[in-house]
Amino acid sequence: MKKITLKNIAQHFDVSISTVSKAVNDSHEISRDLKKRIQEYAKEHHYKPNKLALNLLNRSTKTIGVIVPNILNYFFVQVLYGIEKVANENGYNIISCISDESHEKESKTLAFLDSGTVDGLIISLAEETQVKEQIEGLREITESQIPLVLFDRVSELIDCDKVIVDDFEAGYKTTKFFLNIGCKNVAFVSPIGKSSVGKLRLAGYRKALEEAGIKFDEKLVVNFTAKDDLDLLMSFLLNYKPIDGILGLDEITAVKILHIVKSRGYNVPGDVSIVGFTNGQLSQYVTPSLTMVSQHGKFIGEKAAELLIKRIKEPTRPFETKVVKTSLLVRDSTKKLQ
Amino acid sequence: MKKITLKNIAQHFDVSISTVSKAVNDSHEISRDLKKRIQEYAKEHHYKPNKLALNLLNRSTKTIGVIVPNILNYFFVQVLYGIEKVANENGYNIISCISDESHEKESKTLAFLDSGTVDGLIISLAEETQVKEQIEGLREITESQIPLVLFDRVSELIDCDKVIVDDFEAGYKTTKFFLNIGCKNVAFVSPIGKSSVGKLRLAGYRKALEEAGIKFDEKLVVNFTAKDDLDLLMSFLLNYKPIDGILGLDEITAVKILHIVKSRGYNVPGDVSIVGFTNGQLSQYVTPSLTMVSQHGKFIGEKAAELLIKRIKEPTRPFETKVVKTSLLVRDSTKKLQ
DNA sequence: GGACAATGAAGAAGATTACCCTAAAGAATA
DNA sequence: TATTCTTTAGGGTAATCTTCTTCATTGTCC
Repeated sequence: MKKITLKNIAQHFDVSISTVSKAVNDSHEISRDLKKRIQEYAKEHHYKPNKLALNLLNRSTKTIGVIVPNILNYFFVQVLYGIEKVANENGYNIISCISDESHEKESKTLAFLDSGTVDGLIISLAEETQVKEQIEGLREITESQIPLVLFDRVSELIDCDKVIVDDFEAGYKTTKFFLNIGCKNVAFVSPIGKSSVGKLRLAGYRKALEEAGIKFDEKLVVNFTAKDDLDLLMSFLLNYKPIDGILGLDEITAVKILHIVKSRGYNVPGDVSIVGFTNGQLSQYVTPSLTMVSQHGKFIGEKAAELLIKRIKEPTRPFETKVVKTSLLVRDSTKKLQ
Repeated sequence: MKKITLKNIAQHFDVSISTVSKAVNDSHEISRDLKKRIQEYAKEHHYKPNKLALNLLNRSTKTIGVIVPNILNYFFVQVLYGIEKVANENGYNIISCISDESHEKESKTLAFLDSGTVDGLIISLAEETQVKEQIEGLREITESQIPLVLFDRVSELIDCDKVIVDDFEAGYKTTKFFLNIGCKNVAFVSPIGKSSVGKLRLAGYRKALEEAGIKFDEKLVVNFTAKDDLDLLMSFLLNYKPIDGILGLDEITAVKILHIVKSRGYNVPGDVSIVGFTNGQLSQYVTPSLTMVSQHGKFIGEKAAELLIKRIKEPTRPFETKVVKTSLLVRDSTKKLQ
């Protein structure tokens, strides 16, 4: 059974297309008898108005585009989940795209989603984009007045609604926590050293150290990428000084650090306390369970979707930046407060 | 800057719309001079052909719809990743929807994606749908000739391309593995007792026991849902018989079992061996690391997308069912072979 | 002649394209 | 050389995709 259109039905009843259109939409303008016959025929043949035509007519698709850098990262999955929830409640669907941290792929996706495909966009920037500040694509989006919400990895150079994590404070609070439980040499291990998020957390870390009168030591900051051998870098770190606290900037990093530290014979949290970012399933089930900074991914997703939908409805409202506070979930990988 | 259309440009140059269309598409029919002027003007004003209009014209959207039951499950994220990869390589985008295991939500989504929004669909059924065999929605899809690929949780009642995991054999092989390492009382713990996947694995489990001359004991099969208290159920199980092997049907279940068993003082794998399904990050990093049945999620996603794209190109080819073999990753939660 | 019911025509959304028209240049013929 | 024919460059017309909506147009009845 092929797709059936108004035209087909019109031909079958030898009436005009507009009559059929009115009939299926139950307009009072059409006689009851004809209406009934048309509706029955339409139902029998599974008639459904063609969405593409309606989209064109209404200049709206009821879908929103989402671009995230990495879908295998639990944080982004949580955000996606939150977005989907709110979008769904409001009758929107989501087109989800993965930039794989590549600016090129991000740009291509942006070009695809531009020009009518979606009613709005929710994006967290690829690291490459953030580092090199290659934001022409985004600029075009905002200039075309396409509703846009940035979250987590945002850019100062773009004026739009944003949902960000309180990364500076998170770095600050967490470092103070380390100091409070008695740590003296706290290392900072980051797979996202170049992104705004990583930099802000580092700034918070420095501030906390300064306030405590501890000199910032660059050698305690370990930036690495997927290509680097974390094992080796950690080995240098542990040999450099008697490290007693390590902050890992995402979940998998924290878990890997835990493994490496344990395998070198250190006791966690006896010798070394460890804190990670992103509260996923991993951190709960490793031994010892990890103390984590929760960014409330699902909540961020919900807020981003809410902001976007508000803007779609009301395009001229002033831009808003929502800051979502992190919270520290203390578990067993950190020394207890005395 | 508002959106600009061919019409606007045509008015500006006082030529016809088709002339502009040809000019921006660099047709030889247009004089070099006029073409240049139009192209420059178009570029200046960020002209982009409206995708909605093109979609309507071409009756194709270059997007495929994906419906998965649960996005917080690592297996489905992996599949999604695989689908996205192949789709992207072929110029397709994906609309991803989450059914949350609810038939109602799945149906709504199906209705939305029907009627032109997508060029094809990749679906893993909600448990509810599978159990009650409520497949009218799917039937409409296939009757409308919309290309459809089912994966993992499929239905026998629907004729279409499928990618399935060799669940029966996986259940069988794994159970034999337990017996080989010397386990006598192997329990079977399933959060998806009602789905085809769960049933097939159970059938494989039974067959392996039968072949070994061991009587199947229903009490060793624990089906539970999100509402149940797994802790309690495990407690009954462990008190019932001296259990020395447990098979958990997904990753998080296996990890939870490990925790419960350890917390009750059993040694893993000394007293109890544990095997789980889905090779995600969790199972690698818990202690001891878990022996897992890998379903090759990303691979499944890639195959599903490939099948779908093939069918879009060639709608009349015969339906195909791809069976993806699982593999057992032996780690530290199972006794070593003598 | 006016009121009303039932239907149709036309235009709009935005783009592509097969086909048609015009003028001028070049070729062919007497 | 003059006339006719053919070609082609350059552009326009209109159909097409599908639906909805506004504004006629018909016919009937009082």
